[in-house]
Amino acid sequence: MRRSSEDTKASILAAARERFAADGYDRTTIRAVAADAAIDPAMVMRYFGNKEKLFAAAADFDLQLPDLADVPRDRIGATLAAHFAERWEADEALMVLLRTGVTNEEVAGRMRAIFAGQLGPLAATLSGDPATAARRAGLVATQILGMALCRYVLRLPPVVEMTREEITAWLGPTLQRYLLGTP
Amino acid sequence: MRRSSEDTKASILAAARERFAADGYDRTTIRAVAADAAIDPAMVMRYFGNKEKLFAAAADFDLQLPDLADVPRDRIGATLAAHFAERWEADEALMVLLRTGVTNEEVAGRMRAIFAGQLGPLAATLSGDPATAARRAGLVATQILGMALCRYVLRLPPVVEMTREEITAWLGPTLQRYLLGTP
DNA sequence: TGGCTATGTCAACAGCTGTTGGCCTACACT
DNA sequence: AGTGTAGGCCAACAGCTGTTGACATAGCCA
Repeated sequence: MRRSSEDTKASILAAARERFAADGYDRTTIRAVAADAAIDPAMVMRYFGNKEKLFAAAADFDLQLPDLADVPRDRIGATLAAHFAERWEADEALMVLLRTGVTNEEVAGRMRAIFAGQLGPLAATLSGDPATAARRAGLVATQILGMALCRYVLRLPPVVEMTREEITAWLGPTLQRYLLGTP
Repeated sequence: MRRSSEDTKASILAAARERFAADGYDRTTIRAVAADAAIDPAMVMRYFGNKEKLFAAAADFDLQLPDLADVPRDRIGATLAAHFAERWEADEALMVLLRTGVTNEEVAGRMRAIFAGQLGPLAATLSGDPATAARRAGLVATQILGMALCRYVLRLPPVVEMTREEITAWLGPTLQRYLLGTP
């Protein structure tokens, strides 16, 4: 019984996500992905065309921002912090983006689009001031991505040891001020 | 008139720093560094042994934290924020570390050592509480590195457009709270 | 049963990489 | 002038990479 085309494609994609997340774009080889998926490298090419397209398929990503309409205004920072503390660990997509966006300009562009497109509108809605909304979103991004970088990529011990509750407690007020407060 | 050994070594090192900062470890080739330094690749090997040692020589780094003894206690966050806003642009060493530490475990280890060794003691001195000092230093690192990541590597437009004064104004209170405040 | 197609394998390619050893040459010293 | 040496170049190596095209086989349809 042979695997169906879709099954193979899915297992290649799963292997690719793991490799890209763990090793970044350059160190990830088609041969390694194929070996992980127990398949010939040529299959990867047949199904995804080339390495770039494989990466594009593996790096599909959504911040999955929660609906903040019902959240009390003074709890928004904490809610967001808690959301991201979970979101980072939900799947490997963010790790893929972070590891590759640092050395790959195209991926960096994708991250710009994600944060501008998803965080920007949120900041605009919340602050009510379109002029500063983009900057507020950018500041949130610096703290969110900085935490992800230190905790999951660089693995700074004191940051790794924090619980999700502690992260929420410390970053909540920061995000709150960036979104709704003043310097 | 031939160049002296030291001159050549220095120009190789300068070229290496630029390449590592711009392209990261993997994409930086000995051949490219050699071409930038207008020298044969074999010279790079002769002077630095191998690629890893060349990198080690290029990535020598110091946070150059300012002396905070004379700074009013409530101005410490702002002083630090201002220091880093300048420090990031002073040379390429941080960019080298950031671009490579993300995919190279050894470099990640070096960054852990830098932040634990330089930021840790500072937090311990300031907060006076050794138990939470490491965590406070870690939190500072998340915000500092997150800003560097978004501004210089990912180049998120709203973050790039901020002036150093604006960065100081927004990040100052964050660092102040991480170092001396409570969640 | 015969054949067609989807699924998969194999071997090879051209290019780039880090690295090496042999060779050259300008200069300083005797 | 002769010679040793430091500084530099060249050509080649072995290994890995993305990618390709020819070939094999299992299962479905006529």
